[in-house]
Amino acid sequence: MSAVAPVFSPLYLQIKAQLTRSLQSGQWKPGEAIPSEMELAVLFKVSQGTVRKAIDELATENLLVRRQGRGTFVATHAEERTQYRFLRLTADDGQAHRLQRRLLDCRRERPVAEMARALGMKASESVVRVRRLLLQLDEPVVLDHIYLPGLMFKGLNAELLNDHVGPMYRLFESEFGVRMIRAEEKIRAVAADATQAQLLGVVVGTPLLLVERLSFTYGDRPVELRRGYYRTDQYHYRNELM
Amino acid sequence: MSAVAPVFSPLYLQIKAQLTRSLQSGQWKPGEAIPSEMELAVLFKVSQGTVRKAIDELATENLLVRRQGRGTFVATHAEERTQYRFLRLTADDGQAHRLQRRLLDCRRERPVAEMARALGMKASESVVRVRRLLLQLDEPVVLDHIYLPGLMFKGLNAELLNDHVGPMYRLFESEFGVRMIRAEEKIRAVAADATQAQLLGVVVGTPLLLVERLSFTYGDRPVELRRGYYRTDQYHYRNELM
DNA sequence: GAGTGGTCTAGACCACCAC
DNA sequence: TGGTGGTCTAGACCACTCA
Repeated sequence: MSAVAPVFSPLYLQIKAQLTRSLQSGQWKPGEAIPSEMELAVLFKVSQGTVRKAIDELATENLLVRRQGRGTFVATHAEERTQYRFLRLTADDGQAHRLQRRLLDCRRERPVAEMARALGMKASESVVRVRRLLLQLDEPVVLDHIYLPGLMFKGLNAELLNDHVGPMYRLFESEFGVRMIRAEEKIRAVAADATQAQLLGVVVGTPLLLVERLSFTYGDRPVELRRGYYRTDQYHYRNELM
Repeated sequence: MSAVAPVFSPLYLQIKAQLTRSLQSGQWKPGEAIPSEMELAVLFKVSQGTVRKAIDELATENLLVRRQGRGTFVATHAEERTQYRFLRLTADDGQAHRLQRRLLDCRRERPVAEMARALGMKASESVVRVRRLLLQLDEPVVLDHIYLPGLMFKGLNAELLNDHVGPMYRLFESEFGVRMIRAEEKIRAVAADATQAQLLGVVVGTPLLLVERLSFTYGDRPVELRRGYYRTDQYHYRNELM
């Protein structure tokens, strides 16, 4: 009789969506604790187990971090543990050296159509283009070209980037309120051109990994396009298939 | 007073371990249903919820597949859904064509020390080496070198490989009782040598992705080493970072 | 309709952490 | 010692599948 098919959505998914909205709105900031499971249960008028299931999923998606005995916290790129969470490059000998960062330049430019589309920008909006090197023991390993929507990253410049210590995603989080949640990468093998070869200290034509990364913030909104050229003579991109 | 620190292990993890042993021993075969949650709860003398949590984890690890209303089944590579689960290569235009397989050769040889170690073999045991191409629309895309422990894959030969339809991992499952659970990949950019160039239809020196995959079966036992040379002129390796 | 997995509850107790 | 997340239980009802 009923004309409308009822959309079945479990309670815990509705609560998960509500929690996601709170994160997205900035009600709870990266690093802060969210209310306890019991408090949320009372607030949403459900049992603790239902809240728990919602939080469980957000924790496996790396939006929240649970700490037994202390509480549940909004995930952040500021912690040692989660630094370089998105960088899959590893030394062949397994050693985990610290990476140095060297800024090359930072400027604003017109986006090409394809990039504007990928980032969900109007063609009239400018993009910030950052170029930088990652080095290990003073040897260049990665050349990054980073593209960001100009309006969202108003005020981003070379000075800010140089003064900041720690990963770039931490700067984005603290200065611009943009937190990277997940990313998609497309990987290809390419030959180094003259510029890339010079910056990475290899001969022209050397095979490089080209890693094109599109990063998303809350609500699956794309906010960064990054082209990384990786040397793989003493390093490799590691991946786990499950 | 007690001299021994008690090792705390939640019930559901003990049950998960027990279920894993049953899978490993072949008590339940790929594609078959395992007992229902209630039956297992009675068997292990715990509540249904505890069994559920153990099965939940095995399902997220792709060892089991839950189907509402039907039961819980042992995962298999035989299904359409899970074919090429480990192949991350995608056409740039997003089209999902069917891949053709072309066997090049299959022979037994002495493993080099490094390979014997990776596969956990004695140096005296031989390895089976399979070379094959993957093609899309008659154009070569991937050149695979596949190395398998000789004793585990006794009887594997070119005829068997040629007669078999479907993915290789399905053959391994049905003929040799070896099911691939997960894999680790190391990815590099290399220049095509003469042989690779000829087989893949590119000029010598063309940058190729070298994807070195180590696959594991139950109990984290390595059982396959695979070196794949991927063309990435019209394809890319896709990855999701979370 | 019988049987399966999926959701939800209410309450108990345990492990861990900070004060 | 009190509060947090982590485990476990027993039971209810819902959604889905298949005979």
